[in-house]
Amino acid sequence: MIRILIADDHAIVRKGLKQILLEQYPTAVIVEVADAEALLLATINEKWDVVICDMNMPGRSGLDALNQIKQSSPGLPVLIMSMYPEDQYALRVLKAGASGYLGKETIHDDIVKAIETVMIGRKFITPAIAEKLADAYNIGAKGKLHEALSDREFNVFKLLATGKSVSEIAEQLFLSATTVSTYRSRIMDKMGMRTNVDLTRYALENTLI
Amino acid sequence: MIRILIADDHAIVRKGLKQILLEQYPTAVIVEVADAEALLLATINEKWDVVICDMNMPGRSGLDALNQIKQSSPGLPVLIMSMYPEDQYALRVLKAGASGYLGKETIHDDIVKAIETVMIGRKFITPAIAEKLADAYNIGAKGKLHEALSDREFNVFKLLATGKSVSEIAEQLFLSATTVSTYRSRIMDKMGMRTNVDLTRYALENTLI
DNA sequence: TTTTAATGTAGGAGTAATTCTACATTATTT
DNA sequence: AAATAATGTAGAATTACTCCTACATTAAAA
Repeated sequence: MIRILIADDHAIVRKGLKQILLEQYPTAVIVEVADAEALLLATINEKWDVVICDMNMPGRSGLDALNQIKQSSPGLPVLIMSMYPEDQYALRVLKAGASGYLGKETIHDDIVKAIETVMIGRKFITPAIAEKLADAYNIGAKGKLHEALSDREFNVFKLLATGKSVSEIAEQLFLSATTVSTYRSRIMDKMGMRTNVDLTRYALENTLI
Repeated sequence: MIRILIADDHAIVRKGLKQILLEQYPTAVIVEVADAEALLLATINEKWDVVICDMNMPGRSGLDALNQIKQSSPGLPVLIMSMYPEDQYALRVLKAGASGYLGKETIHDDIVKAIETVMIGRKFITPAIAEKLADAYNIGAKGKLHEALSDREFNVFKLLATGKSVSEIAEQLFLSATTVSTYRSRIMDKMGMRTNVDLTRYALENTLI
């Protein structure tokens, strides 16, 4: 009998998900929790086959919860779902030890397959994420994302993250604008990001600025 | 027999909501649509007691849809729900003619009461929103910075703040890039800001995104 | 110690974004 | 009701930015 734990702060999402799961696994034991605290407690005190956890919960985020679960129950498969299709999250999430990442568009279609996959100890990777992964592979495996940056790049990264434009930075560092633009490309490449806003969020989250 | 129309792009949310509604109204006719176009068609071609519509649908937003519904079917009660607790939406939404606004936290608890209320032609206002309304009434213009923005501007503001480029936004909203750029200028002007990163930080601090 | 990869640096060509201007429509004020 | 301001929309011209390419110089790997 499959035991599934669902963590999401929206009752509505929990219900919908449970409904989908019960259609597939009529005999499954499906328990819902609404926040990260309850989730951690449940993973510590009870035994589960798989945890399905939303990224965006109030207080501790899904990522935090994931990290803690991986410490206390390293073998427990955790699927992270997110209302956002921002697959850049996917990499963070997988790096943090999740068994899969489900974007909002695909939850409905992928969830069953995802569960089958992670229950046999494998990771559930969509093609889109696989590509991301491949790209990030040559840089990815070590510490924090920004640690792959060179000094110059990190410098430019911080200036970009605080809202300086390419040409302002060029002026400030006595460089050509195209040079700065090149650094920017390399930064984006290394960090797997696309826009300056991504940099800002990252920098804010990691208190780099 | 109650006829309820649900519009939301996430199948999971539609399922959850339908489930909740069927528990309360076992005989109700509940139809789901997944996007704004289908929603408009359904409101034009069929008769409903109440429409429950998500704000954040791809393409035309819930607000747009609401405006159009109010033109073609002025008397039809529309409840707007949003995954975000951004109650500043509530004011816009009510001004646009919605019968109620359901924040993510309260959907589950309020939906039934909300339906009862709007079906007798009254508006469903939660205490939190009532307070917002009161505030907006006497203080008016000198509230938060972003409240000076028009609907369109606010929309673009959020897209910019989440890292969308001008041309991406133009494409998404079916506008010329210069138009979006104009909105951007006006936003910067009204909010006294200079860069997109300023917008992002503001939006993050005020949990608008 | 070669060979390979990473870094710091730009130019040219092509895109994207901004600015300034303009002009209908609505809203607001007077 | 008339006058004024705000809003939604874009074009032309200018400016900023990106992408691709390139090339010394260093650092790392074989």
